[in-house]
Amino acid sequence: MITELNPLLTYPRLRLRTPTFGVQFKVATGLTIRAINRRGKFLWFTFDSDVALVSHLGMSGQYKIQDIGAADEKHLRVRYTLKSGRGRGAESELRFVDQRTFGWSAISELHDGVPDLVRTIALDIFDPNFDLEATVKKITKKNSEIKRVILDQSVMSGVGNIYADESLWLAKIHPRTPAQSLTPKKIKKLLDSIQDVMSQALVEGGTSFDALYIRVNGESGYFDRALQAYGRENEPCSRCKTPIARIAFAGRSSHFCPHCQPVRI
DNA sequence: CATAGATCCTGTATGC
DNA sequence: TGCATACAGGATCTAT
Repeated sequence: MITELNPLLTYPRLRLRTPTFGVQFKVATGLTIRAINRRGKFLWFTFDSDVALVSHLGMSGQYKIQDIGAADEKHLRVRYTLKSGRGRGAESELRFVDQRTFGWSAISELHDGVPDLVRTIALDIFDPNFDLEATVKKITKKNSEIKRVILDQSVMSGVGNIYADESLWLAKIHPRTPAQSLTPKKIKKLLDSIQDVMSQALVEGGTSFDALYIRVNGESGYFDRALQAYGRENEPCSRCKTPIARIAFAGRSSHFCPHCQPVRI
């Protein structure tokens, strides 16, 4: 049970997302957490209430359970006091820590079990209700390049820049290929690759491309050792030895093998 | 409506 | 050595 919430009001990004931040969070005070849900990179806590506590980790956000009175993390953003159902006092703290401050939290109304803030986010590929055929159809209708499309969280959620590059490499598709030029079969291959890449990344504990991106226990994820394209500019492709190329694209870096992933329009 | 670019931020790496 | 600049990332906002 959350018995007390002490949001740090000096965090402008949280205020940006929720102008009435302090007032909003009092809504959740004293509520019992019933479930923690996820869709793509969004997560939310549900209670016996018609609102949810929604959060996004951004790039560097973490939720940590700490003992009461443990030293504050340098980038502590929100502190929640937790109490078990039958306990008398506060037993621990739930803390939202975020260095890059792209993460956020907010109270959002639930409709049909989905918070308003998550309504525009498509299901992710691991969702039991993920509709493969519908997603393929959606992708073929996009008048944009394939990498932009798979990063579009309203088409399918959960894929970020690193796993987009890795999946495109695995499926042998150039990131700038027009989505409309891909056959349904090829798109299915790409979705399969996304599932493979992300499953493996989960096993390895994610990607720690520098010391800032670590797991809550302080350890690095090991998936960076399995990366085939991302961050490997000028290094040989493991399939054909052609140097991996990097292009600036959609405000991001895209890494790909010019030989295995030819441009075809 | 659909799409593309700018934008928020901070720690790290690079260049002069 | 110190300083300035570039860069990384996700999703929203704004412009077209």
